[in-house]
Amino acid sequence: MTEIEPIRRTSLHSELVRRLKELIADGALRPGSKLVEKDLCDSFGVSRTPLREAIRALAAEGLLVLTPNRGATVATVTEDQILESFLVMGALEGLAGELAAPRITGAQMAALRAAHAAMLDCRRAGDLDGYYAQNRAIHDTIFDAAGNGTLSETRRMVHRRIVNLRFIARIGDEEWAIAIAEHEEMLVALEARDGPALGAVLRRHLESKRQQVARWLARQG
Amino acid sequence: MTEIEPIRRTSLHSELVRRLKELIADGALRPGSKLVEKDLCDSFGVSRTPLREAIRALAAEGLLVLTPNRGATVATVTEDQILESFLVMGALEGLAGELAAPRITGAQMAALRAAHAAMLDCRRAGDLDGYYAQNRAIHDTIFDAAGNGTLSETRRMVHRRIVNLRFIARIGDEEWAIAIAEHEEMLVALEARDGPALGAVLRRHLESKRQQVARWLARQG
DNA sequence: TTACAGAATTATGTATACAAAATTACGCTT
DNA sequence: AAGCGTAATTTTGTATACATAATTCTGTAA
Repeated sequence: MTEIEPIRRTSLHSELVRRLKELIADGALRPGSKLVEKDLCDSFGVSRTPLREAIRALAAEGLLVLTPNRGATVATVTEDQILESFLVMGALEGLAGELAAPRITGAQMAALRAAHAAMLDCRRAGDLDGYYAQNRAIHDTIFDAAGNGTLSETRRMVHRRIVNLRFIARIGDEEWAIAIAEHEEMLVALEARDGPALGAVLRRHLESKRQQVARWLARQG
Repeated sequence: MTEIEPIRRTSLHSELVRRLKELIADGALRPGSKLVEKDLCDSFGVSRTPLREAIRALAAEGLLVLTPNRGATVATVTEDQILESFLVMGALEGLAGELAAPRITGAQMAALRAAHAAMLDCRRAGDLDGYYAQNRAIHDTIFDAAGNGTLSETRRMVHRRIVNLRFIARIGDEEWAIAIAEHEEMLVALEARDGPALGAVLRRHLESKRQQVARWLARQG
């Protein structure tokens, strides 16, 4: 029996949204750089119509900035906006913690412990990418456990502004130790199913990250 | 000297975004209703190209939902999403309060007191629209005073989901009394420049609103 | 009458064509 | 050579045309 071909029910413009997001996330399209429609059409092999729809969608999401009659540029994020975002993330993660602690399932708890262990391995191995991935998995799981889709979606919007920091951030030994200690506090609060405690730990965790980033930014101007 | 004509530097699609947002906010386009491109083109007097760009932008913002090959519908908000949104709003307003209290200016404080007084007048006059406007002004001022643009923007996104409740919500006497008492607590915390206190009041304020809405929704199913 | 198959119509998705604004190139003047 | 104004080119904005999927209509059979 021949395998069923994966019919493409997706439209060109939504596919373009996906691809452009990747290019921006990977840094292939740098913040501030201009998007020339013709060039992108040629490289993607599509006409301007779906490309422009994709550009408008990304602009509405805040990833691009439109200037009338002058096209789109990749949105830039100022240092102030980064620090602002950490404050907002603190409030969101705090709420996530409060909601997650009484609701987390055994499977989610196990996933969290596994991710934490994997994160420690990554640290020992000096695997920075792996560390970020595991860290991300931990926080994702907490938001999943919170069971509030609006919260998760809101977090995604804000998180996008700070995720690119991974390109420039170097984590010092003591900073790493702090982060791991805070993560272990999270596990304790989760096991105790203590929502307020987990919320407090997460708020503190985000605040210490914010201060780390503030120091990095101050150091390199 | 003839007055300078206001040149329209705005594009059709961004204008369409504005108009469509209005139609959705006013309830002229009901949640769940389908947007037929040709009909909208005829009524706006534009071609499909800019209209579709506007539709894609609104979909990216979450106001519309796209179904492949089947067009756009106005996003529906479930009761769960409304209650979720109040939880997120609580976290955001709490942070706004913490930041605003130490930073608020004299002018902003005066505006707050004026809006509060006007809100009381609206209550006495039974002016529900005025009440909502003043209430909105109070919370806007607090977010302005917080001085965190990311926070304000995040709040706007979440607020959109619950703003349409004003169409269905009837405020009982005791609910009104609670809201006013909480607003007066806010003014006290602001005068004391006590961030944590203002944050706590705002979190409590949003939580009591959430519970009110939960009761309304439960009552009318 | 109801159910269903297939044609006709309508709506959406994409490409192309045309208009207007912005950018670049070029030549002129100083 | 530098500055500036104008023409040529490029790029964006909008309209139209064509292709394909979805819906509606219609006629036939049970």
